[in-house]
Amino acid sequence: MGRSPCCEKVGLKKGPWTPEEDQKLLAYIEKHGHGSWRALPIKAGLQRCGKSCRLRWTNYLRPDIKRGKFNLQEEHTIIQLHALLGNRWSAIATHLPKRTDNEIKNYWNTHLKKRLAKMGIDPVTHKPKSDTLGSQSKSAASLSHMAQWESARLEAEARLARESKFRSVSTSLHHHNSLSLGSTSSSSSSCSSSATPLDHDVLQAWTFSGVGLIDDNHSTICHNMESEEVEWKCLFGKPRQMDNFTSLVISVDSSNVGTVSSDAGDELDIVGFTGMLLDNSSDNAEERSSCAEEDEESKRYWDSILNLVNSDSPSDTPQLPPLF
DNA sequence: AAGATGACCAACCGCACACGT
DNA sequence: CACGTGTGCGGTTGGTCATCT
Repeated sequence: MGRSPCCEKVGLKKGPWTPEEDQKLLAYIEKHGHGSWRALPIKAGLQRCGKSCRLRWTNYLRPDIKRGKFNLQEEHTIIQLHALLGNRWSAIATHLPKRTDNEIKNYWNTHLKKRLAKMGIDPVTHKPKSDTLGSQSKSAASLSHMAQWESARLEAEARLARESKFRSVSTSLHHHNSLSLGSTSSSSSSCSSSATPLDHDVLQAWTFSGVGLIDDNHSTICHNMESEEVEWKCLFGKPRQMDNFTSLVISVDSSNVGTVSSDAGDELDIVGFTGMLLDNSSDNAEERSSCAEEDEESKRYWDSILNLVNSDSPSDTPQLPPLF
């Protein structure tokens, strides 16, 4: 529509905000509310565009912003939600109520992404990078799941959009209706109740095809590489304390499949990754038995995610509000 | 000591969408 | 329905500071 830039007017200031400007903006919003952002700068006596004011307010001046280092729980939440939602920073931010999308985005780009990369996990797909090699048979099997995945994704998109609209109307429900993946009352949806929890199939569909941080078998691992927090944890299902680990090796060769080993010689069960790394379309009876066990484990895993995402205990700790 | 490099993060930019007319 | 406006969002930039050489 050929819309003109909001800051095209000469004379409008750009760049870092001064304490005086902050004070003006703060004082005006406290007194009048922000109202129309475009009109605000003139009323508040600021030589800024409305957009700049809005950004300054939402990312910095808002009183309900928690600043400073992200704790481990917050990091885990970000990683989990990024695995589910991708770069939907605003959606992720709704589950970290005191953090801004910009802050989360910055933290992801400067810390978490690098950490995952160091671990050999693609920060985009949340899969081991080696999975791109030798996974052709797996990818063939994957195709049959793509429709399921896409269906779940589209459903979630639609619901996100609806809830976004809803949030704009009802701020009181802000933290309980923002993220949506599963059920919906949409006519196009197969699910009819907004109160219906997400089921395993949908979650698996979501994590399938590279969207999930974790695969079918529970083993999501996060390593805080920073020296002051040498702590390893599995994000779901199998919490472990792994002090003094300094690096992580994901074993991908057939003789050592299913383990993650540290240079300290410890090993972790990581059948989850191997499920992705190997073609598991075996007709071997033993392996089928193994698959049954994995299915059970998988179910427990998804239950853990469902517990997480359906948790409704709002607090400073970033518990995920109900999603569905 | 000084320049190079990297990390961090606030802020900007442009696009997309919702909504009112 | 078309158009204009306001706002939200995600990607990117650029300034500042710390560390390295």
